[in-house]
Amino acid sequence: MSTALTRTLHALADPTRREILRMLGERDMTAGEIGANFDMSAPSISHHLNTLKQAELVIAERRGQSIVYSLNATVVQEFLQTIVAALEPKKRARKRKTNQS
Amino acid sequence: MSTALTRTLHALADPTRREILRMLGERDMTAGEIGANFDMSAPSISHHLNTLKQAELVIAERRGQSIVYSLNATVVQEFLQTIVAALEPKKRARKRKTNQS
DNA sequence: TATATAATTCAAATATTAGTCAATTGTCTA
DNA sequence: TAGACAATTGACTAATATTTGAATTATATA
Repeated sequence: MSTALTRTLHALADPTRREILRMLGERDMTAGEIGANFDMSAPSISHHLNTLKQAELVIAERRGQSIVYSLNATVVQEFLQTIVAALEPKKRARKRKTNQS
Repeated sequence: MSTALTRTLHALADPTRREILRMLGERDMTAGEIGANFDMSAPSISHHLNTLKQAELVIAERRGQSIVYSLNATVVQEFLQTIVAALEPKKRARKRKTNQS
């Protein structure tokens, strides 16, 4: 068992998951829409989304066949978001092959 | 090779390493002094210290036979420190609701 | 009801991390 | 220089994390 803080930091310590959070900061998205932005299988994205959900950084809500994800922006988490955003070098290219390096 | 942000968050996503940072927030300490606070082998502590050093969260400086560790407290990192300290439940402090599932 | 679509869960392979013991490096002092 | 001490590095194992293809669940619609 790990603490909430450990889960949160672990969830943030991955570029793919941070990019998902960044995207959700712009608008709510379905799992499929999120996945379309990555060169990665759907199950893999689903696992990343589950990690973010366990860390309570995102909220999932079914809407018809889709599941819509949104930021769970409590004050503290917005705070962390802000810091992460401030430190993360901006990348606006949507053509990404990989974001791992 | 990973980004500085990823290394920093990964380094912070471990309770032992956060506790080391918390201790160094009080005073500089040698590797041996740090290790004395944990029920863990010296090499294990050394590896954790190396992780913190790679993340540039601490600075190591040899002083005689010892190696003295200190926080590398840039503004941003102090900022992170503060947040981590604020979120981390203190050993003796008030009870806090966990969100463990 | 049958089929298609969206997403997850399952099972297994691979990669990464944390921890240990043994060996090594660097320093001090007799 | 030899011996002791502080700490790291290296080799290895066990536990976690990441990723994928296949199977499953849930929903919508003809």
